[in-house]
Amino acid sequence: MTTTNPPARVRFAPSPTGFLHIGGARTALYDYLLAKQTGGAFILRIEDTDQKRYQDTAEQDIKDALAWMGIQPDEGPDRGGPYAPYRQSQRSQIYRDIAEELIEKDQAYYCFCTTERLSEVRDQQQKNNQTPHYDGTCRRLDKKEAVNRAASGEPHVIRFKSPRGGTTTAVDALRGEITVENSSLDDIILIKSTGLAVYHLAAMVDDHLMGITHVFRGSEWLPTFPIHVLVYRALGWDEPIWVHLSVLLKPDGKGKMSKRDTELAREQGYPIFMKDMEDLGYIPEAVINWIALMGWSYDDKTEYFTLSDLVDKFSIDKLNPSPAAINFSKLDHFNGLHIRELAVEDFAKRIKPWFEKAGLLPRDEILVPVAAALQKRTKKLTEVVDMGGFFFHDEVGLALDRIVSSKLSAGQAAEAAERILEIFRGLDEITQDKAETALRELASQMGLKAGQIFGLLRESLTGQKVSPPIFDIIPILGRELVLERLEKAHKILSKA
RNA sequence: GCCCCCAUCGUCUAGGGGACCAGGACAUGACCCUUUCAAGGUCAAGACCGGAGUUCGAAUCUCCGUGGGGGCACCA
Repeated sequence: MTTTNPPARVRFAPSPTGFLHIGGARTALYDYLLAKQTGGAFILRIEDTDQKRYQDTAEQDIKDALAWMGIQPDEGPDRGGPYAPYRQSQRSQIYRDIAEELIEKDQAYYCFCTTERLSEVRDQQQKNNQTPHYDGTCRRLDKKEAVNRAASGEPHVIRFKSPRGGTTTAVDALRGEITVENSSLDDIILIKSTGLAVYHLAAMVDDHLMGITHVFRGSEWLPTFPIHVLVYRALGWDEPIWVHLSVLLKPDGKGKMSKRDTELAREQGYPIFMKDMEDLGYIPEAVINWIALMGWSYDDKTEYFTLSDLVDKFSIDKLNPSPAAINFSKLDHFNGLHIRELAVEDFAKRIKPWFEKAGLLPRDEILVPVAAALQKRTKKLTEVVDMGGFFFHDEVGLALDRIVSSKLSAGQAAEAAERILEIFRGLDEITQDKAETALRELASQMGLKAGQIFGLLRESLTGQKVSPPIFDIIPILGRELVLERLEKAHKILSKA
């Protein structure tokens, strides 16, 4: 760690409305990286102020996804922490109090307008080609009277009193100053009629109270950014460093991922949700590497990063403000890259469940050698069964049409099988050293190419057209099994 | 309609006035290696959205256009 920056307190604050997706995971990752790099804290806060969109499985899904990535929060609903609770639904009173404080300071006001009236106003404005906004009716109410009406139980919301004239300038770490006309700012709702706060208040309050130093969030917050800054200033608080991340676009770069795109990707074997990553054969090391590079880069060459590399090298000023299209083939590439970096034993451990899921019994004695044979040629864990299932099958299915071709008749194949058998039987140990020369000789004697002999052998032992190298396979299978499978192949070929 | 953001190969990006007839990666094609498939290696093709300025000099700065994206809820 080369940084001299003070410890950062960075929060990941998802709304539990669905599964954690790539975009959210990226934000969480950046949060984590900055926190760890500075020796600070990575905080999980659940923003569940919207009871309508709330899904009770979402919070767990988010935690599971973070755990899978290996980025556990230092503070959060499960672990607690000095600023608990970390679930906004448990902090309603705090928001309410601060909203009241804003009213006292004349920075907010009660609003008694009904939703019906509001939507009428909006429709009218839209019809007149005006930007929809609150018309300010209740802003003009006498304050004492409004306080009384609210106290007497009349349904109301609390709105922020946006400045009328002038401009507001907010500073984003990636984009610099963003200045807007205050006249374009709406009097947004802070507290709903249910008494619950909305994001615009709750997030600001929590970020301040929890001592958050850096806010990473999606660029969809840019339009309301000035208002958030205004809320901070109205309360007299110091602002955090704001970082608005670029959006992730769908692979063709045309628009952000929609539900339809998500389904489409999934059909093609590509994940949008973190929960699908594992099932589709991706390993967290690769996913993290891939995600980190969408919107961030280190230099003009380095692309391979482990989590701890990233903790070391991450920096805000290398973040890219422009939108990035998701590139799934690059995920595949990184997955292969990280798989190859795994220790064989580790890789073995990770592929075992895949064989089990396929109904096979991966024998532990040969699991590591099998893993070694497979590791170099697998990109996704899903491929492992197709490629190496034959190691654990009782029998191997032989496809005659794959062995017998225009260049190799059934008779030749049968003969070749028999002669390979002879060669192997004469060997107490079938190694590349001892067998390869003999097999090549056999090929030339029969007027065949070496590839044809090896192909036949491969089919006989694996039942597959492609497999790891023959001489990698043989010692793993063992002499006995090799002879057995060859004999069977020979029998079938003789009958054909 | 209004507001905001963004703009380098198909995609992710390096680049922050001369080091750039623009570098890397994925994908693509060819070749090498080779018992298959990979992996690995070599090579190829491929981009500064347009126009004005500023400057001796612009991918880099400014403005205008265009394109793309996002937002305009008692959702986050």
